[in-house]
Amino acid sequence: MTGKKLSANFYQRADVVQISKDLLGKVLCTNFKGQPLASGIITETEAYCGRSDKACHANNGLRTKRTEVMYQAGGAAYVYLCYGIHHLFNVVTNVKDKADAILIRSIKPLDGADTILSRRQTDNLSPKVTAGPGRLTKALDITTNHTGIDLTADTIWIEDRKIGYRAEQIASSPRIGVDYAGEDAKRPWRFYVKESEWVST
DNA sequence: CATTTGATGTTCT
DNA sequence: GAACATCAAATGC
Repeated sequence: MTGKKLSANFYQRADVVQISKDLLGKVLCTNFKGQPLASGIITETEAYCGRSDKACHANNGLRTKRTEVMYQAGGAAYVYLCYGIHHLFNVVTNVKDKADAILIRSIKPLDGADTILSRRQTDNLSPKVTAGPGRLTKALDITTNHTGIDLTADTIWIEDRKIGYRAEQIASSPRIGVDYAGEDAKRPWRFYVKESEWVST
């Protein structure tokens, strides 16, 4: 039940692609004040690199109010509102002033499944509940209010419960929904668990 | 089944 | 004013 919380030096490594793969099989937990703990196994991620990736909001050193948090040292949360409706949860990685981030696209519910179901207004536990970046944030009640918070603190964090996947269970593909990024859209920086149904389509 | 479309709000031009 | 790291419901086979 208890896992080992990932520490800042996990997030502050330089290779965002490697960290994306390492996150598969880790457990994303939320413990908001007055609410039951909810968690899920990470089954799908995407890497974004701020220095040479047009798909990243902080591409080419672009520094705005929205992307500022990505320039923090690794271990912070970056929550972005997409299409006016969906909150997308990202993990900031690398050291200060290197704007890398990892989008968490999908999880498999672990603790607090009933809480997750009530937030999603359904009683049918299927991949539709938490598979997809906009869905998992709703399931865990993550909003843009949480952007910039410390993932080594006790509100939102990621822990290692030794679930880890083997290399041959992990597949990669181009990222989803970033066709506007030209050549960079083809980078195989989406990683997911092959055998799992808990991934977005 | 597959494909289309409307909802919705923040950011940047 | 356009674009956008999406989802779910509605339509057309």
